[in-house]
Amino acid sequence: MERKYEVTQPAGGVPIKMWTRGVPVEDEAMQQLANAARLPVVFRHIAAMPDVHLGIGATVGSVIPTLKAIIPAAVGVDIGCGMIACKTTLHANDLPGNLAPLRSAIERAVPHGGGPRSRGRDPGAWDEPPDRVDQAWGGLAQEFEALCELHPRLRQTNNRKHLGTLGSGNHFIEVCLDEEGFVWFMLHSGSRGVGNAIGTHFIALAKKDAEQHQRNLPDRDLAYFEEGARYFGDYVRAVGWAQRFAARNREVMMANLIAAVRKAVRKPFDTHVEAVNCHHNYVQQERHFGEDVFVTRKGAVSARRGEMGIIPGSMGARSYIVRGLGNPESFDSCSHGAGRVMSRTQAKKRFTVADQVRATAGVECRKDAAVIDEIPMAYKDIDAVMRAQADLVEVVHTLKQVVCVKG
DNA sequence: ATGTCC
Repeated sequence: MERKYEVTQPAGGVPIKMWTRGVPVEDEAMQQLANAARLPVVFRHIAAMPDVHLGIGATVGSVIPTLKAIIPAAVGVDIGCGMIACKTTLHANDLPGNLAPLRSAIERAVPHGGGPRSRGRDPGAWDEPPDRVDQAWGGLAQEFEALCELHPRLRQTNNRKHLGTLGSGNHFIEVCLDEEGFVWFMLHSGSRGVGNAIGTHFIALAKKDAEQHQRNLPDRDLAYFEEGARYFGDYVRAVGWAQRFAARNREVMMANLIAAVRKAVRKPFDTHVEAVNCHHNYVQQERHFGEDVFVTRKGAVSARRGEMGIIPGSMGARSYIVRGLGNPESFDSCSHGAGRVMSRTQAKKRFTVADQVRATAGVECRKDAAVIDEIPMAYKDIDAVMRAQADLVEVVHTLKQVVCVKG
């Protein structure tokens, strides 16, 4: 296949390989990529996915490999954020004509949302976690206690009561139909408050460490721990734990969601084993070009040859179940979505509730003023995004949502 | 995205 990426090389930095043919890239995002490319710990090159856009410290939609070092702010605070999807034996015509009760059943089964507590109750957490949650927490508790002994402030987080809960912002649950009319469940969530606390804590420590070493950084948010530094090992452990919490969180929600749909839909059904559970905001050790490196995917998905992944479109747009092509130049990665073309504030200014009603026709979901920032027109064209990464992934299934629950 | 001693 022809080469699909373009290369730019900032002065004093490694090359940036960009899979962005035919999609817009902001100047600020280019500047941010150049900052990361100038770090002395970056390995070989940086890969920018077609959904690349401005983030904090590092651009969302980028893959940053580092040698004997790790950048906590590049991973960010939503550690382990990602997607899970599961195909079922249900068909479109097995679903009820009115999907509103199905949406309510899902909303009752999975705590979601947040913001101001109503009557002292947090709708985004369990009052008392059900057995399935406590079993899952059992597999995480011991390592978490060990982390708390090293970093006692982590003990103050809401952890056990947040396992199996969705969160807010762009976290969502969907019931979708694939190209053959089969029903899928899909959801987007991360490591909730505890992952946020881990991220925040170590980002602050990395900044302090950079000040003590008087490192000359292109951006303070690109502070890194070098292997052997005081908190390097603690961060590797903590970020790994938060990623496991996030993956477990998605599994628990999927199980509770399936149980809720079984009660709401009369026809019995099975779920396929081919469930996909992938992070798109994480760091892990991998081998590339003959070296052991830390690969940070900030808004990017692992796409090794044959590996399954999920690329969700926005509310009202299609989503894709993909299979990786294992392109080494992308460090075996692909995009994590469509990517925004305007900020949430801009979207709320530009579009109306009527626009949102039109854009989400046929989807059982909220359509009020509070969700206008998720309108499909605030995102890049997902078809252009998929074309730009045709050498990174192939499409296996195309999903269109019929129910969407927003966090 | 999160949880509120900003």
